[in-house]
Amino acid sequence: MFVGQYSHNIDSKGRMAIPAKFRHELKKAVVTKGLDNCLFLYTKKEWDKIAEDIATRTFTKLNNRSLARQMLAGAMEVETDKQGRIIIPEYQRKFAGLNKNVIVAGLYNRLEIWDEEKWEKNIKYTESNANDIAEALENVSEK
Amino acid sequence: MFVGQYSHNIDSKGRMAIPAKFRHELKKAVVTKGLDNCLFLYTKKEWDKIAEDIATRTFTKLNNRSLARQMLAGAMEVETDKQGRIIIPEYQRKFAGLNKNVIVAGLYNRLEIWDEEKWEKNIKYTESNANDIAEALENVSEK
DNA sequence: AAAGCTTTCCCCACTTTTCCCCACTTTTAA
DNA sequence: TTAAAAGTGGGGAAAAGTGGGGAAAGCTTT
Repeated sequence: MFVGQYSHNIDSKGRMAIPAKFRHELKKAVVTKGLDNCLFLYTKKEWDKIAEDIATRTFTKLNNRSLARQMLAGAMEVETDKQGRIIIPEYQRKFAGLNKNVIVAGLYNRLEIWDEEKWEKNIKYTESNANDIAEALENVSEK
Repeated sequence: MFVGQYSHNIDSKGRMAIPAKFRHELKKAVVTKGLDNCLFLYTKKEWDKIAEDIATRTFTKLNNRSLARQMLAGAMEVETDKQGRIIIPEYQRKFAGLNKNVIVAGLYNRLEIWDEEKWEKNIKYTESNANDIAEALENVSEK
């Protein structure tokens, strides 16, 4: 399971190193458009569950089609090269506003890939509002 | 299974390259008029299931008849040439408003072929309400 | 039935992108 | 302080994508 945060670079060819700690689990992975303008990266196995669920909904409903276009067409299967890097396709970099400096964050069953600036802002916001946010949460520990 | 999106061109002869990743599954395929003004492309095998499903709906409902006319009568079997391209017939290009720049999107059991501009608009609209995604992800993890 | 025209298909050639490999720098660990 | 591992960058070969010429096939017209 993934925790922690790492500061990495995307090079001119769209390549980004996976933190060495996570590589053995991520030889095959899937990157998708996530929430809050970042990318989600799942293990192939984890993602198959999500994809299966979305793909088996009927295409006769517009909501289902939109969801599928976002999550399935928005995804990309990736493999690490010999140096432990993946290639993030142009359309995903654009979506997440990724430049050179990115943050790779572990969120247990997924990694998140953020533009560094966006990450800073988001973190600052969260830190300054932590109490309010916590207050609004449901009881985490009581489950 | 098909995932991801690709930006390709249709040339003056109506030819369009199938993304290399998908070719081995698509030597024989079926293209048909889809929903939201794009084309659907299925493997022959998958198409048989879809066609069966559409054909066996009662024809006493207008909606069913309409769908059948669009998707069954609108279909065309295609094969890839040596360069991995298919020919998209004129009536389908017209239906989907395809010009030179098209998006080929993988949606698990089908590809969608979009005019690039239409795709951009559609995606932007969908991205603006991410609620569906959040909800979908939530439901998956609870299973 | 032949000639003329269009359409389809096969092949080749060029350009762009991707992928593989090596090498250098920085960080971590012994 | 040295060695190993992690991260980064780039060159070159291979693959993918694109465009067009010309033969073959199919129609139409005379």
